[in-house]
Amino acid sequence: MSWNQQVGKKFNKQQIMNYIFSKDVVSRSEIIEETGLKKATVANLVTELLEEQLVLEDGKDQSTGGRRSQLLRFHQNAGFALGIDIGVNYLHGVVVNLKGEIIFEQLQPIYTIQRENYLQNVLALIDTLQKNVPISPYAVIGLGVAVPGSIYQDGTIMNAPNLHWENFDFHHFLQQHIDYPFYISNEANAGAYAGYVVEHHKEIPNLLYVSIGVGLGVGIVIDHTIYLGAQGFSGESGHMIIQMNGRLCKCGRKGCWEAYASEYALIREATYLLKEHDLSLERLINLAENGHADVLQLFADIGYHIGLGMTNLIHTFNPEKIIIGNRMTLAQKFIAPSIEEAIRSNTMPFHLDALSIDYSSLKEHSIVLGAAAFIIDRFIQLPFE
Amino acid sequence: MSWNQQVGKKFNKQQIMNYIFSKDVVSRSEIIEETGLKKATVANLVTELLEEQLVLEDGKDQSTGGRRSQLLRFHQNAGFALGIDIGVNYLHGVVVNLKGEIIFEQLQPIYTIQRENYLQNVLALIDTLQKNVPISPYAVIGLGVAVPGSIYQDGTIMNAPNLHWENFDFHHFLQQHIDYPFYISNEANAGAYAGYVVEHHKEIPNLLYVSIGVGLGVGIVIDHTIYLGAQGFSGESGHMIIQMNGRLCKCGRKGCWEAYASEYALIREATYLLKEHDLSLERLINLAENGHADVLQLFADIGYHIGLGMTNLIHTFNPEKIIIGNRMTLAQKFIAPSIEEAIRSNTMPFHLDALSIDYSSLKEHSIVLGAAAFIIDRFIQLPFE
DNA sequence: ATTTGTTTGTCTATTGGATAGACAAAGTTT
DNA sequence: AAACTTTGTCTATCCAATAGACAAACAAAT
Repeated sequence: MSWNQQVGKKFNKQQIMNYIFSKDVVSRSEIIEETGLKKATVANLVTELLEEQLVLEDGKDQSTGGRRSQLLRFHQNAGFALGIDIGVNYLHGVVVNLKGEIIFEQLQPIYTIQRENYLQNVLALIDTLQKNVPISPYAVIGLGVAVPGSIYQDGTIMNAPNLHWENFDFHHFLQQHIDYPFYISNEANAGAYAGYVVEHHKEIPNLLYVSIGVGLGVGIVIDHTIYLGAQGFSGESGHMIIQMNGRLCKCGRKGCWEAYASEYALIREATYLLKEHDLSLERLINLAENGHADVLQLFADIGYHIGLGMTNLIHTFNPEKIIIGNRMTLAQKFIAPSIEEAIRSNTMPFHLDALSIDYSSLKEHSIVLGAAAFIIDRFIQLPFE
Repeated sequence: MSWNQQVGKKFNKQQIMNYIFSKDVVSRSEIIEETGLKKATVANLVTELLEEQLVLEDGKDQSTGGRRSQLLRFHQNAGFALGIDIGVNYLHGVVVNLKGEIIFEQLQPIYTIQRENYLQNVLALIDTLQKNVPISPYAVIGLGVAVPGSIYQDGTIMNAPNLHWENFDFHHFLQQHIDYPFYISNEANAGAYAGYVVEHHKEIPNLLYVSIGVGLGVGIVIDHTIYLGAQGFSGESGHMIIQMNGRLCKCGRKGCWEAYASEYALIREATYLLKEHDLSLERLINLAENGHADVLQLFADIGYHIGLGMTNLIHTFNPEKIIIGNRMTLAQKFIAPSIEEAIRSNTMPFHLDALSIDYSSLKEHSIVLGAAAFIIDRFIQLPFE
């Protein structure tokens, strides 16, 4: 790629766009200060953005001793993205505007993971979502789909263990039914991106999102970008071995982090402990809330192992932010103390100086919003001719 | 940062520069094809590069049916970088040209790690290196120093455990003695960068370098850049726990990878096994070469644990290349089979599809060349006004 | 109400780099 | 020697950024 004036112009326009996007309202003068561009340049590029309906004029600012400036606002309803979270026992869809605000939402239970069947539900959901997109200049700008599994970079699902889907060309499937852009991502990566974009407004360039559900996966944001790895299988840290010859993991190997720190691990141990069948995370939380000592200890154990695996990530990544997300956060109050304890006692202290650990504030919306955020970002990155 | 024509020009010039750098000899027409720029543009920018003595004209190409083209060559001796590897019992310095070829080298044993003393040796080495820089347009372009420890991004050594240096403002120290650019890096990061630049000619954007010496550290290259983490302490994966309540590590915690897979671990186990004092890696290799069964088994054990830790990295990074470097590679033939075995049996097979694992071909030059490579890269990136 | 000063925003001429295409130079092939 | 091909230079043109003049819109002082 080489440079020419068109590329330069696009770049500057993008800068201005990003700045307007990042603020609620801005004046042209603020843009001039921020970007270092000259008055005329900013004026020209803003005019184009106004014509493209990506930006709106919105009242005037207070005077600072002279002419009041025209305020600009990002046109957050210029277009809408669809997001779908393919869960093991639920299907979650949203319509969001360009700021990631939910305009329409549908959450439905799923009773069969049989693929053909499930995909019919997905198509019906897409249809519903489309019908709920408001009239706007750009209408549907695309669809993001998150899948709990390993996705090749070309959108083929290599393996979604809990759905029992394998080697399914999801990209090809969607291409046959949709004529707008779409992107298929891994569930942990979607969660990570939601954390990066929605929770932290793109202000933290490097962060980790630890998705603890039935399985355990990690989404890695490095330098403002999801790190995918060579094939797209990054973040399979659930299969990091923390105990040689340890507990058997679903993957067939022994001692994986996931075998000690996931919902699956929790329920397996609880079944053994309580000699009770059909246990669920919700049921166990209920027991814990009623002060069941064994269950409380079990959560503490799971928490400790979660924290222990996190220390391994901390030593490797020296991150400034880790977000814990997905279903296990429902038990936050029962696992948080032991997670903290495990990290405090197993991490070299200086690693903690720059680190903060959060529980995702987006709760069950993390994944679906992240899936949509990929699409929003792509739209905002290059809607230019 | 905004774009203007100057920035654009610089960018194009850089593109041309990088292309000439990456090839041995190139014609202007090849550059035109590669970059998509027009004849006149390429001609102008190449003229500037010639004037700056970064590029040389070097004979003519074969004719392809018309006028023969003037060939261009990167001026690899336009300037020279110094590189220093601060070892625990050695001090290694090189003068390299802009292609990273060693022009002068000095390797000396170090008998005391007492800091003031050691630093006098470093200054003397710098002096010697400077005196061995050939006369050239740019002369000394800078100094890269690699330290076996955790380095803050500002060049302060937080902790170099095997040197017993702590909280030492190395940046400030060098600044008082040197008036050209310098960069202080962690030893594993330097090794990783050498692998990326020298061994793989910047063609592999993401790779891991596992430095196995007395300790164990990992250098991480992501998207053509060393990943430093929030503070600069990335790659402390030697302290990833692979066995809860396992072997005691020097860091005081239990079950660290380093306690199973480093030279320190090797010697500790060997001492226990052979009841012999003052063992060295070299002595053990010697025993292994003479077929000492227990020692062979010991190397196999170490190898297995090296491989096991590597699977953890593979699951997290899904890398396309891992380079094993530093002193332990001296025992390559005794550890390689069990490393491979550990990886094969503990990694999900699809992760291996895109992965290749090498032993550093640079041997004991890895670190010092990597240290210098940082400087070369910075010089090549922006020698423009 | 008028004047002065300040900030915002537009308009115009200039600058500097990329570009198209003419042209010359240096080859090969017929 | 003529025709063709490729390389490299030169010139006029294009276009986005820019400097700076100018007008518009406002506040505060007179």
